[in-house]
Amino acid sequence: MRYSSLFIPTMREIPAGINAVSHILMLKAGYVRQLAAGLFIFLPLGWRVLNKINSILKEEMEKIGAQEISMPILHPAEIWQQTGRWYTIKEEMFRLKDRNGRDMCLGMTHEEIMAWIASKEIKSYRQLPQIWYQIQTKLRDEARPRAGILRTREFIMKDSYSFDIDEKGLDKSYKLHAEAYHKIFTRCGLKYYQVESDPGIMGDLESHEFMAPTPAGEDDIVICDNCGYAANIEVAKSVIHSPELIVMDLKEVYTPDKKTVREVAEFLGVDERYFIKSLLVITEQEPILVLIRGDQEINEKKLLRLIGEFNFATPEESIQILSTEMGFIGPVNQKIKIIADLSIIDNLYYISGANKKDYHFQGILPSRDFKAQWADIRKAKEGDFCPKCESPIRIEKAIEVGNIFKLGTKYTVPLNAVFLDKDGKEKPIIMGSYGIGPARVAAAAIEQNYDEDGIVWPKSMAPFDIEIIPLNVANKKILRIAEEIYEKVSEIYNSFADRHMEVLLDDRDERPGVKFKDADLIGIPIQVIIGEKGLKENKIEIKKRRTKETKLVPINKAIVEIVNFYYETY
RNA sequence: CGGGGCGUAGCGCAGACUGGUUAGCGCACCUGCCUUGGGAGCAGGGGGUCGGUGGUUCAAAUCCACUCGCCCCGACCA
Repeated sequence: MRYSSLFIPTMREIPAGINAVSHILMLKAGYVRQLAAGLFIFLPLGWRVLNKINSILKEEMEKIGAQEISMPILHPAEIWQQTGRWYTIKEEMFRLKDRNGRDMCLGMTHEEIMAWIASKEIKSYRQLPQIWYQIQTKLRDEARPRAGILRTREFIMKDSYSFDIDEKGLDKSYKLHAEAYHKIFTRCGLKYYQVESDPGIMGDLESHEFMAPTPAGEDDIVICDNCGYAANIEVAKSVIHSPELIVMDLKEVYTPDKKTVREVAEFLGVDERYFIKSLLVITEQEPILVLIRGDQEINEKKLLRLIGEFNFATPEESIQILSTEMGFIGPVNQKIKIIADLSIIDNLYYISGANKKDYHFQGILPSRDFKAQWADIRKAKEGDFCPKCESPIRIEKAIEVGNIFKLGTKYTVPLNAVFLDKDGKEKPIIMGSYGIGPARVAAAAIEQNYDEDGIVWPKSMAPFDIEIIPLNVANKKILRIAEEIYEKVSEIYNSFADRHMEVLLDDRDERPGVKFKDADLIGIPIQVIIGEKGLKENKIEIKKRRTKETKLVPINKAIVEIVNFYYETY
C-alpha cells in the first residue's frame, strides 16, 4: 500500500502521564487512539496487526479441528442466572434491561452461551467431541483499566470451548489446545512460559496460563530454569530450608512496644526464622488465627482457596475477638481455629505473641503447645527452591496472553447439557474453555521488542513485511525505481507467511529524516532505502529494522536480495 | 473501592502562588518560496476562551465549593 493513502498519524510527542512502553509506542506510531478509559480505537496499522494475529489463531485452531462460529455479545440474564454467575459476578458485569424490562448483560466470556447451545443441539455421544471457537468482543467493567491495551473494558478474545464425553476426551482437547497455543505463540515470535495457574471461579480442575515475560506484566510467575517448573505466584509452591534447632525453655519474655517480628527479633537478638507470625483473619463463619514463619509472607490466594472469602482483622477487631493487641497475638492457649503454614516445623522452638500486651512467648514447640490445621499458604519468593528439583527459583513479571481451563461439568450440569452414551445412559457433557487475547499478544510483542527509535515487530505480526522508502519523490528516477521494486516485491509469494508479500511504499513528499523516523517508529521488519547516494553506484540499501544491519545491493539484483534479507531476519 | 496526581489549541507546556491589556510559547496544521540520507529553513496564516456547574468579586484560566474525566499505586481482575 501507499503511505500517502494510509492513515498513520504518528506523533512527535506523546500524551503526558503514560508509562507502558506498548501504550506509548502504539499511540506514537499511530496504531491506536484512546476513546475513554479502557476503550481503544484500532487505526489501520493496529487493525492490520490484530488481523495478522487473528489469522495465526484461526489457522492453528482449524488445525486442531476447531470450528469458527460467532455468538451474540448481548445475553439474556436467565442463562447466567442458571449457572449462578449472574449473582457471583459483581460490578464487573455490564448489565442492562431491554425495552420490555428483561434483564440482559454484555458478555464477558461465553461459557454460558456455549453450554446453552450445546444443551440444545448435542443429543448423542456420536456428535462428540466438538471444539467451537470465535474471535469476538468481550466486555468487562474493569475496576481499573490500565497500561493501554493490556487491560481494557472492551477487548477482542479468541475463545474456544471443547465438549467431550468424558475426562479422557477432555484431556485430549486440553492437550490439543496447549499444543496449538505453543505453536501460536511461537509463530508470533513471543517469549513465553506455560505456567500452572489458579482456575479461579472458572472451575476447580486443571488450568494453565501462557505468560509473556516483560516488566510491564501484571502477573508474577515463578520459574525454575533447571527443571522448567513454572507457575503463577498465586499457586506456586516452593521449598525453603528450616533453621538449626535452638532449644528454648517455654517462658514469657517482656517485649515492651515491640510488635513486628523484625522489632522483636532485633530486641531479643534471635533470627526472624525462629518466629511465628500470627495473623487474625475473619471469614463469614468464624475468626481464624493464621500462622506463618516470621520471615515469610502469606499467599492470600492460597488462603482464599482454603478458607473462602476473608479479611485481615483490624486492630479493633483483634482486641474485640482475642482481647489482645495486634503484635502480641500468638497460638498458645488460643481458643479459635488455627491454620499453620508448613514453613513452621513441629520440632523446632519458636517465639510468638503471648496474647498479652508487651509480652511474647519463647520456646513454643508446635507439636506440644498448640493444635492447628497445617497447609501451604506461603508465598513463594525469589531465592526459594524449586518444589521439583530444589534448584533456586526466580520470579518474573509477565503478561497473561492465553489460558486454558478444564471446566468439567461446571456449566453443563446447570444448563442441562447432556447426551446419551453408547449404553443409552444420560451424561453431562464435559467442557473446557480456552482463551487468547490478540491485543495482549500485540502489546506483549512490543514490550519484548522495541528500542529507542520505536517498535520492532516480529515478522509474523508486522502490519507490513517490507517498507520501501524513496528518499526524494521529486526525483523521478528514485520514484520510478521505488515503484518498480514495490510492484515486483508485492507479487512475490511469501512462504513464511503463506501469502503474498505486503509492501508499504512511503510515497509521501517528505524529507528523508521524517521518513526514517516514521519507518523506525512503526517497525516494519525490512526497510528498502532508495536515494541519490546509492543510485550514483546503481545501488539501493536494504536494512533490518531489528539490528539496523544494512546492505547495499545493485538495483538489478534488488528483488532477490530484498527477499533473501527478509527471510534471514527474524 | 482506598491513596496520589493532572485537566489551558491536535500534542507538549507557560500563565495560577500575588484576580486586572487582545490567554502565550514550541511542535503539528494551511499558503508560498526553498530544501532532499536522520523529525530542515524563511515569510505569511488558521485554530483555544482555559474540563463542567455554581459561588465570591467592579473584574476569575487564576480564589472557593461541588462535579466530571484521565493517569499512576493498591484492592479487584471469572
